Amino acid sequence: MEHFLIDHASNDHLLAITGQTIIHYNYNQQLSIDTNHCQNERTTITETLRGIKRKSSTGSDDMQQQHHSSFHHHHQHQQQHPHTPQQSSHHPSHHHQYDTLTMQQQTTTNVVTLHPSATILLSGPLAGSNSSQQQQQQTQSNLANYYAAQQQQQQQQQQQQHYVINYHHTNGNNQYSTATSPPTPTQQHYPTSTDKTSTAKDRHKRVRCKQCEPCCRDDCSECVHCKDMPKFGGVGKMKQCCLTKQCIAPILPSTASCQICSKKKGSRKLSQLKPEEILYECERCMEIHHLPCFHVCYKSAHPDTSTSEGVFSDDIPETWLCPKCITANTPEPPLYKLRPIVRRTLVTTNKGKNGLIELPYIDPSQQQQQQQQQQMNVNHHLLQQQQQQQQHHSLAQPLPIPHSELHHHIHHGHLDLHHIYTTGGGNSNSNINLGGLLPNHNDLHCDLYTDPYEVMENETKKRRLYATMYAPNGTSDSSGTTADPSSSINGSSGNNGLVGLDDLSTSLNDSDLYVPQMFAV
DNA sequence: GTGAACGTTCGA
DNA sequence: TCGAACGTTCAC
Ligand SMILES: [Zn+2]
Ligand SMILES: [Zn+2]
Ligand SMILES: [Zn+2]
Ligand SMILES: [Zn+2]
Repeated sequence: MEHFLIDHASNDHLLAITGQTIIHYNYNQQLSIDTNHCQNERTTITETLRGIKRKSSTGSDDMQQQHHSSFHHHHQHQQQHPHTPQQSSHHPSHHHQYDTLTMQQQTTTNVVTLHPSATILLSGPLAGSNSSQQQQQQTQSNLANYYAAQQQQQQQQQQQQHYVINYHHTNGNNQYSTATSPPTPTQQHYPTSTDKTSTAKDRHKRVRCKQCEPCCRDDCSECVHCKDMPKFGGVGKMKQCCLTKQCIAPILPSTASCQICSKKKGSRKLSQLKPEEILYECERCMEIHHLPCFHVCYKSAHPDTSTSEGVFSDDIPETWLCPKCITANTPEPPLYKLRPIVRRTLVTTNKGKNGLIELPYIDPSQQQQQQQQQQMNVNHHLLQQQQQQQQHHSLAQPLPIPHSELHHHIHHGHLDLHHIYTTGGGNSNSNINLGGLLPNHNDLHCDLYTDPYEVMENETKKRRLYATMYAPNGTSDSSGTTADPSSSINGSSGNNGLVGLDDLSTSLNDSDLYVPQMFAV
């Protein structure tokens, strides 16, 4: 805990001196003191979030109905209180950790409340590489489109309970249209011969993080996907990654861009981004936004609402459940309809499904032999093919971290190094069912890799800090309600909002810092 | 350009 | 419902 505090303090400083984009949000964590919020709406939201919170793994057959997405525990309504005992756990350590959370960390939640404010600058890193007026106009234009779409959407929403927005790229302009039939919210828009408006442009929404433990493994050479690979003598028809090295924290590709300001994510690592620069993809509507950008649009579409609430995912980086989908009560799609890589993560992290099986743990000493064997396999095929190019382009050099620490982080995420859970009969994989098909010597031991959890935790700290930072004087919402977003697009009114460094450090407490998330998103 | 692999389709 | 197949996208 102290450790976090120290870390946090240093992050505070970094954040405080960025000073580029001033976004006076209140990322208010105390829902109960939100006086402006309509009571009915609050109930709805609370109900929704109640379903979103980390589910109990003790549930049996109704798992289908439960939410696989592990969004972080929501701050419960007041009448419901701390004795939500055994939230979820196959691991005693995690169990303990979660209880701690429940008992002490009432404010530890991924629910983020966005409060409008008079000063929202898009002129920082969010407005594009060079913040010319032209670009600002472009941004405003986008906002207008977005706004119109939102209006349309709202009307549509009144007519039918569920709605979904298909998002198209057309010559760089944003087009929204309401779907006539409401399929699953996460259904991708896949280009067909009859649909020329949507290229396959935005299909590759997730790529491997290259930092998590599976990402740092070598190909096992024995799973069906490996066997299909040309380098192992296969023909390369399947074109899937090795089953043992499937990423558990897939990230947005560097080409992902905000649907509002169109700025790309770029190649910087997540840990290098300022909170307001992080893109978030809604797991329901699949839209990708910066939080500030989203906020502006949301405010435009809902002028009467003073706040909006989103929920960050614990498990998948750069993922949240956006306020739109929360208030619209967008139904959660069944697990099998999720993108394979997302589904895989949720399942692997023990969030997704019932009927989990435990993959065997193999002694590290055996693994060495197996790795050698594996290497020999590779060499063998290489010789066979008379190809002498070196081909193990090593994954980015991982950093060593102490094993104890590693365990610590892993346990945050319900994952034990030696036990990876996956479904027994499930649809857990894009191309194949893991059950029984993995080679039984999974290389689950990895000494050298950059711990993604640490990175993610840092991100969380930043975000939470960011949130706290823009809570003027600790009071929640009054500042924002009369704000006009459009007027706030330019100019840095030296407004209240910003908390000084000293205030900041004192305004934080343990509960602000300790975010037992596997991935901060 | 090249290798990797994601998301979707479609046949069994 | 599952998973082989493959066009396309992504990182380098
Ligand atoms: Zn493999
Ligand atoms: Zn990974
Ligand atoms: Zn943006
Ligand atoms: Zn959404």
